[in-house]
Amino acid sequence: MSAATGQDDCNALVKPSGNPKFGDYQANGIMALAKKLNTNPRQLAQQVVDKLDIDDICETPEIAGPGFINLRLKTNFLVDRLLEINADANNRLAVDKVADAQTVVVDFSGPNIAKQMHVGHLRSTIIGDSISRMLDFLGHNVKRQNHIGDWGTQFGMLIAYPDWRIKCESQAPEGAEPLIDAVGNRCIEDLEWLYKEAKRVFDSSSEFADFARKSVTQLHNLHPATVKLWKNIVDESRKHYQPIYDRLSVHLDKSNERGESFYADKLAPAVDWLKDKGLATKSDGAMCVFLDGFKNKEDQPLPFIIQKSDGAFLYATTDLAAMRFRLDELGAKRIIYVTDARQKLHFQMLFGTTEQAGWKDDDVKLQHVTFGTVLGEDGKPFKTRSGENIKLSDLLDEAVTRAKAVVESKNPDLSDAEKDKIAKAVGIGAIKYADYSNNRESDYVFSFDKMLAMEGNTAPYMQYAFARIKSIERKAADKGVDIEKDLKGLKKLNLTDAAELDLAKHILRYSEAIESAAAECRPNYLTSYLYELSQKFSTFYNDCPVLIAEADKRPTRLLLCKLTEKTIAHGLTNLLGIEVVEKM
RNA sequence: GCGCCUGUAGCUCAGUUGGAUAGAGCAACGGAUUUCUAAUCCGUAGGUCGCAUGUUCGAGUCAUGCCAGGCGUGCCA
Repeated sequence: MSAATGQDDCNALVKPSGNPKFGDYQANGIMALAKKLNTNPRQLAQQVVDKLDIDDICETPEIAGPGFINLRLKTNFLVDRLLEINADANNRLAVDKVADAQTVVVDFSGPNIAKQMHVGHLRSTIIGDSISRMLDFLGHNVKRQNHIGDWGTQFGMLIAYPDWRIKCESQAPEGAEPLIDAVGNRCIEDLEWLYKEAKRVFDSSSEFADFARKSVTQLHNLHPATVKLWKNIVDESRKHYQPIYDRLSVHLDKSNERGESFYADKLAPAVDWLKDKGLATKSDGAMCVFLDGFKNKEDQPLPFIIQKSDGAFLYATTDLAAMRFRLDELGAKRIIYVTDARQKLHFQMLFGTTEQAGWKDDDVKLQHVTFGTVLGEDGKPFKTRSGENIKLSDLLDEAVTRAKAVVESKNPDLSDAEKDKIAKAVGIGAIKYADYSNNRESDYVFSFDKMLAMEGNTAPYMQYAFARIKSIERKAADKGVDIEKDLKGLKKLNLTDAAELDLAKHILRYSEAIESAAAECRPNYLTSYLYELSQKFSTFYNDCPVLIAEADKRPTRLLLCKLTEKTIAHGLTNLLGIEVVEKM
């Protein structure tokens, strides 16, 4: 376009065609440029087409409608690309690494110590994981940060409660057990019980509330006995959430933990820095940063509170300290926060303060990746009947149990071990996929029935496509087919059937899916791609027999199977952390 | 009050810096299995893209106003 017009600022806007009759790709950019140059778009399109040198890729471009340029890929081009992927020892599936690799911090999951992970943690945990996986695959230097809640106000009451109970032992209810010695050996359910008890008392007794606050101070001053108790509780909690990460195939472990406690000694310096700069001022006793454009109900400036009137720090402080650490120590060029949409205002203020403070260079991108709420069938936030949060472990258990029942009915002859493996992959995959496949910004209704229906756009549909390919591979030997031999060093293909061409073209579009999903942190772009791939494969599978195909057709079809298999496996397992299975 | 998000087929949802006749799945209806897994495939039907005005060659997409729901809005995270 530049060559045809002499303009350097033009964008061809080449996109996949909305309708197959317009070819494979269409250039939408001509009309806008023609308008800018005040010229006839169809004539301009012709001029651009005359300058185009893409004979090796496409058939002769067609000009259509008001000035679209329609492009149809040459079969030879498709063949060359497929063979290239087949020969690629690195298994990149035609996805290039980015030229400008960046250090990207991804902050996600963030469970609270001493509380079981519940359905509210699901989205941050798995969306963050998938974003990390995609960016990593594209060649970025990804630093996963699990900002666990281990140091806040609520943590004080947890530590304080046993002591306080002993003080008040005379008022203790009948049968209450002494807690202080036992806490270190508690399992997560007891810790959670302890947490709830402490919270209840905290809310009803100002005396205990004061006591709990002192306890936080003791912890923050690194009082040895208090710290010891704290460590026990943190370790105990990790024993709970690590297995959940493992079950979800989420790549988080102790090495990614940088909880609130990690920033403990960086809080005061951050506040001091802002005070010294004159950005932070006292208002109603609290240390606040006031930013332009933020108003409260009374149309007064809305504060970003960085230190409470009692001198204690809060989550804004921790986030500011973490921000500096990530920028200065981790060298982040992009920081992605994966939290629910309700925290939007907080992050706007955090980013604004960071901006004002001059902590970040202009080329550093701060991004709040939000998501909606998981709802129950009643359209309200997903809770148990008694109003409690639904535990993630219970949710996973139920999904696996339900999936097991389906496996039993569909495929009763498999061994128990196989059934369990499939149930695990299908059940947990279904939960994750249902989440990923929604636009993350919408709320969605959690429904086991829908996600495990195994029809339509669900994980099992893709797992099934994968299993069918594996089945073909298992049967090959019986039919006298040596797949290795057919595919190794394959030099030419025989691509003719509509289903073959359709599938081939889609396989080659994997990189488009990953790049758009990663650019906008939208895993649903990837799930859509994988679903379409599986659909096209199923059509192909129906129309085009593989093992009994003519000798000149068979390698082509085997290759399409192999590449579909690799792409599904890569997309599901490597990028979404959903297992595939050989049989189902 | 102000701010943000959401509103697309009966239901659940896609829809990529504005592109051609708005797409899937479920549910409904009709068909396909002597052939590699029918957890599949093919087809039919189903729409005032919340409402209105505007911007333009072109609007589900952008702007403005309105309606409905959700969330947020000074010491929780």
